[in-house]
Amino acid sequence: MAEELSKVYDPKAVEDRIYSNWVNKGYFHTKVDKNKEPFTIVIPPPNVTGQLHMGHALDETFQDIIIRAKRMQGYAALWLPGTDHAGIATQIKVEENLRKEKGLTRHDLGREEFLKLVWDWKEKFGNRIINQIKKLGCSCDWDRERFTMDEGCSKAVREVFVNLYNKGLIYRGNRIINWCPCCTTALSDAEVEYAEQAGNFWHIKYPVKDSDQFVIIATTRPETLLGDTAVAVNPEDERYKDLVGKTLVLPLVGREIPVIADEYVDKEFGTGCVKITPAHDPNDFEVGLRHNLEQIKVLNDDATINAYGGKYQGMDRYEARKAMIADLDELGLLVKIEEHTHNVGQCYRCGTTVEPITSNQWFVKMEPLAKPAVEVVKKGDVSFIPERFSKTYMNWMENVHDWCISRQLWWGHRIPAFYCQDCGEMTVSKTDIDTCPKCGGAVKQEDDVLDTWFSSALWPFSTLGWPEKTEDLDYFYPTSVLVTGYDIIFFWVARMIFSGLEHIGKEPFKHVYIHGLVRDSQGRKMSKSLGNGIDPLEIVEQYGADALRFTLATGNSPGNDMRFYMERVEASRNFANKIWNASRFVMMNLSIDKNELPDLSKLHIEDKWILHKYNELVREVTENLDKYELGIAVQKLYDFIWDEFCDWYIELVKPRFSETGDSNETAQKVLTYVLSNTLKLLHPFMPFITEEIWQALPHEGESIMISEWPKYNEALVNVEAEQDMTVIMEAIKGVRNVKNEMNVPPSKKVKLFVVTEAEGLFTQATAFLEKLASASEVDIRAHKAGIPENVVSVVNPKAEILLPLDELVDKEKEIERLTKEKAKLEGEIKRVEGKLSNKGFTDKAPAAVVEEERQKGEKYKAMLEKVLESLAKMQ
RNA sequence: GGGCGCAUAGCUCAGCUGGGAGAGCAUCUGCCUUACAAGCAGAGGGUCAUAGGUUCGAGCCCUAUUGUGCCCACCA
Repeated sequence: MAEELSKVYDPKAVEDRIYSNWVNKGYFHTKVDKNKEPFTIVIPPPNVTGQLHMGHALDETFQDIIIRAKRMQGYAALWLPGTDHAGIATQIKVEENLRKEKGLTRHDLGREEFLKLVWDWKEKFGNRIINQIKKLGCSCDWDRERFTMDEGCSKAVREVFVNLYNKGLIYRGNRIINWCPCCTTALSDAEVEYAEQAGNFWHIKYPVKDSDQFVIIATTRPETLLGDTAVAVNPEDERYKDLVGKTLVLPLVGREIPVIADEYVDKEFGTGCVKITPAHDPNDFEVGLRHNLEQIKVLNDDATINAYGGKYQGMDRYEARKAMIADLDELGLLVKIEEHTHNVGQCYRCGTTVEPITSNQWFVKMEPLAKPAVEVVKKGDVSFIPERFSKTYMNWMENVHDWCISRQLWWGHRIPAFYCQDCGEMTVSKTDIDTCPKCGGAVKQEDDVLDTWFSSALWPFSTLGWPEKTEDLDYFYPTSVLVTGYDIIFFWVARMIFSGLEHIGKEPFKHVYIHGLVRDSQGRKMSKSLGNGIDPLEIVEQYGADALRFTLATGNSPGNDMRFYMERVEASRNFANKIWNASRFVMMNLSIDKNELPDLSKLHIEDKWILHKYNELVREVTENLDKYELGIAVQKLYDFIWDEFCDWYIELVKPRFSETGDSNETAQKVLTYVLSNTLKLLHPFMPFITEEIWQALPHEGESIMISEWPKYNEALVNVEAEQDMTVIMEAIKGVRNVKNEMNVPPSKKVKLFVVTEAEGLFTQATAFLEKLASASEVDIRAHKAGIPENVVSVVNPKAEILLPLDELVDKEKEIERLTKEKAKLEGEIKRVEGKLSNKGFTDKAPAAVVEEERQKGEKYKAMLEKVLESLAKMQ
């Protein structure tokens, strides 16, 4: 392979080929295997007709990293994929399309026809996002792909609904809910987003009946006046004591309403008088219940004024507001208009301002479900990464209201409640029924469908076969880790937790890995409206999936947002290329055909060193992955491969390829071993390039992705070699530094004199010094006799290295350099001595830390001595 | 109103259980040294937001402050 390899890595030439090979070989498929420990991830199902964005790419990348590592570590690693029907989102899309193409609404088609259309749409676009995920290299078990509205998931939904209903945990009732006039459906509290908006505070006079008195109320939504059924004051409010019990005449309407006293009213706020509209405000609703007030709904589903509105009937809510204000003003009832910014709830799907409205809806009673869900996190059976999100979760769970689960949509799981057309009996049933069990009359199924998140909440077990008692469920549940963004903790994570506990009796996952958002280079959220989104697929196309994945994994810490910009992608691409070329070089020099550790007794110092470093890397990366510290793990791999393996080790062993025998062969073996195993460690992050190279290297087995994860090996530990190599590397860097600062061309070879006690070490290092510090000859001795006068001195903890540079040395510059070095060393010595003379430190710090400082002190002192000598000679 | 982040090199960010401040990009210098110019060798650049505290020792722990961002609640 070696010779034909191009100088740059071309992802396009390998990714699709490798991916289909993985799929064809069935590597992604995971079965119950009693000899292995299971490790399970269920994918956060993307919207079935959605398109992959950078947020998905991040989420999928993290999951794939985790699952690939676990698979290599010998787990039965299952990553279960699928898609979500995404009720509102999908319905909106299909409706829009219907309007655009045929000018029709869903009502023109009727429920059945429309649903057919949505299913067609799903068939057409359902695979798009799946294929996009595949482009990222994700190792999902595609044989197990699920959809929230497939037969099994639907069955689970029905089972859960009926069970909860029978336990009294689902009920139907007339409550205040959030209504989106644009999507014409109820929403749960979680689906409402609040945004600050500039508005007004209108002060309006309500006349007292049969009197010239009046009260002034202040409101931000004057149009709801039409539905007022009382005005409330605080019972402690002296100003209005006499008013309580009196009757007011509602302006514009003429209806009579009472003045009531209720604790809810804040004396200090506004005028202290509050109009009460039980049908259109959650607080008023409560007040209404306490005082037995009538609920008057004044809005239609599309937020136009209904028949209660008299002359305002048919007007849009804001139109009516305007008209009513004008009329009130004309009547002299408008006292003043104050500017007032307040939070307005908006639909999370379409952005329309939602209306609180009383409505007959279905709810899940949350309190009994929330309790165990709180406990399980408190106990630590479910833990959040990072920890702080458990607080977010807890806070929500402890204060959660009942969950409105009915939606006035067509796309979704239809609520399995059947109403008898004759006797009115309602039957909730796991299977469809035609006749009323009570009277035998014809029944009609509930029109409403369930909140999309109702089925998502069951995802960790509905996808494993529940409600059937399957082997899969038994083996793979609870899942191991859930990977998702902090933006859907409430929507999804929380609801999965209480659902899993309620229906399976076990938490749905052990860990929740929370990541942040991917933002643009300026830190803004990527959004369609801003047009600042970066398409992950374009990045894959241009730079390769590995580069994208690497970019997303690097510098990312759990729970924190990250910025995405092209320079980072380029850096990742460069890294891939670096690996490519290093591997190319290794292969060019390879004559062995087996990957095995060489005879350890034949190792050179650099071999020992790189194996030691590699061994450390194995330990650390494995630990970091276990703790889900993906960003740290990938950074270590980057540093090791680029700095230690490429820039040092490869350079160090180059001379050995012109040798014959053991030295050459050992170098080949070490190169192959370290490279091959490092590729394994890197594989979860960059699956394609690692596979491509691994296949070309001597290897055993079919694929890197099912190869064995490297293990820490005591036999490779070699602290002495590591320390010695550090000395040698410092010597090389020192010489390079001097040559650079003295403007000696790197190609110009110099003669080096090494004065050292550690002769053996530098005898070994000679070749390195000659090659890497471009020396012509290295003269090692224990004394300075016979060394030319005009030299530059490089100090090293184990030696002093002298470069005779007669014609090149700038004396002034050299004095400057040495003086700088002297100051630096003196500073260090002062710091160390300060520490060592501190009794508190020597007594209380761990002995190892104290000893370390002591050694440093000695090293710096020795170095300073040499610097002073050189300085003296220069002057 | 309550809660949670963030503030570290010019920019974007790491820094895992407290033990001599790091990376990428950018800048400057010199190199096409046949694995890689998507590269190599060097250099400069940081009172780790501020003020206290704990500790032998603080970027990391505690308290307060400032700036900034997010989430929840919703006083009409």
